[in-house]
Amino acid sequence: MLLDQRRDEILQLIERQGFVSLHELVEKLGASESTVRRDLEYLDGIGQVRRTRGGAAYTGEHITPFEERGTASLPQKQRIGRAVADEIESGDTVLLDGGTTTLEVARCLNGKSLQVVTNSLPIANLLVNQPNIELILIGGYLYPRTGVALGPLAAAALTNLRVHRVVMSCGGITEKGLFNSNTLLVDCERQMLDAADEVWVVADSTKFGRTALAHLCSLSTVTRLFTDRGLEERWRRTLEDAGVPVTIVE
Amino acid sequence: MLLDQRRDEILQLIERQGFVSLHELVEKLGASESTVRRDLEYLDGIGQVRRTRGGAAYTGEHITPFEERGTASLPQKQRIGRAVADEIESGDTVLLDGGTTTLEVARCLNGKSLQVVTNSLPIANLLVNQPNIELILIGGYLYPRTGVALGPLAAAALTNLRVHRVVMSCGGITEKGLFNSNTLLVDCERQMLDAADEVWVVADSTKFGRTALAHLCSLSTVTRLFTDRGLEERWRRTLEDAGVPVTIVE
DNA sequence: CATATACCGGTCAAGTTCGGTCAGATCCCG
DNA sequence: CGGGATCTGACCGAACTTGACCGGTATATG
Repeated sequence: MLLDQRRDEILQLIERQGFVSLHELVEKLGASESTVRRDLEYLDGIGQVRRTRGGAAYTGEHITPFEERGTASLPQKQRIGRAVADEIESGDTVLLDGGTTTLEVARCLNGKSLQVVTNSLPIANLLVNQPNIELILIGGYLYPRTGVALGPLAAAALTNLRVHRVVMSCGGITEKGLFNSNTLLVDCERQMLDAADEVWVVADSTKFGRTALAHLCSLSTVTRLFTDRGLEERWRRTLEDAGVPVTIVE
Repeated sequence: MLLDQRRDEILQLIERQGFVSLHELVEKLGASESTVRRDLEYLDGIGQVRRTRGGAAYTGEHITPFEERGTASLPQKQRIGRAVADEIESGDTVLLDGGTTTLEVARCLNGKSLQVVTNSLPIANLLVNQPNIELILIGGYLYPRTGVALGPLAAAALTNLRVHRVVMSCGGITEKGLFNSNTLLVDCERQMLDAADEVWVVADSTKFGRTALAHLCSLSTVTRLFTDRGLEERWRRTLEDAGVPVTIVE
């Protein structure tokens, strides 16, 4: 296994579980103790995990590195993306948050006449040459890997904009609302919420019941939510009680 | 197998899997290790993949193929880019204008520790995953084809920034100064000039004697100029008279 | 409190991977 | 057909990564 690949896997495990023991990592990764130790040392050095005796813990300060591309949730994301795009009509003004699901939304927008605002570099790359799409890019400090613009510059740019709807992604959802793992990101996303009349949330079913470091907003802020068939009944009812219209794709 | 075809296949594999090891590529493509290594080096250079030890990883999105190959004076631009990058030292704060020559500058910045500010999407793509480069993106209305951010949002973002030097490109130069073909672009570039202590201009020799719709600034604004050997003597003298130090590459 | 166990950081040799160089092959253009 | 540019595969020394080992230290246990 490649070095970076292994470290990404470590991050994912830690983000999912909050804590992993050294032995658990050795077993799951098939690497030696020394190697895992070195990886943790490195990841601790750049602030992505916090080392503890016998393992490592979550710090909350990292946006999930490029998602589990190979995993099963990609098809769901694609279907969600298609469903959201289908509901967006020509002439609309849409703000697209960063994230793999919103990227799938962007993929399905070709052909429509739209104003699109985004702080995501990958999305901007995708849409910059679409003839009928007027693209406004939110600038700021560019977060490596995920390529989203954050920080005061991004916040300032957003205060001058007003859009019809925002398509928002998140790291986790519970009855408390939406969560993301990075505080800078959440700050920026709050501005996005303020800038939009309607708040659409895209979240595949694996996001439910998961929290992360930073609370973004409560469910009452959400105008509409898109997810897949995997949504558990209890979460469907939670959303219903909160008055959030849910669209379940496929 | 053709070169472009092979590189395309590499991109597809990486996009599908997120990671590929070098050996995997060697096997699947039937090319030698050296060749694959060179391909990855190239693809990393233009920001389409991220090289890691033993293989390469997905960066997020793949840019629509550039027109760069077609441009006439590419070798000159590359040499100019290299020369400018060589003069930029670790720790600097640099503002990079959009344009093919400044893109060549960006290509040569790997390894340096810098703060880079840019309004160019291609340059941002190139630098977003450079570990030692802190990248600040200027947002705004994204101009198709060239992928530079313009307009009031860009101008507003620039008023809040201060950089050591700006590396500026232009469409034409005469004794009257610098020209560009787009008034929106020129408005934004004026802000860039204001935001920088030093103004470095990159312009291959074909730019001299050409004007364009919009006048950007006079020669006296320029702190330093980089061009290639093709510079005619009379222009060299014009620059000298205007007090602009000229660096002629190669 | 003494002892056993688990965990730590550092060192080392072996194995990989890297970047640069070189010569041959291929293509292009006059 | 010849000369130049480009691409390719092979090779090599250097740099990096890895797993094993070891002595020391923190934690658990009796």
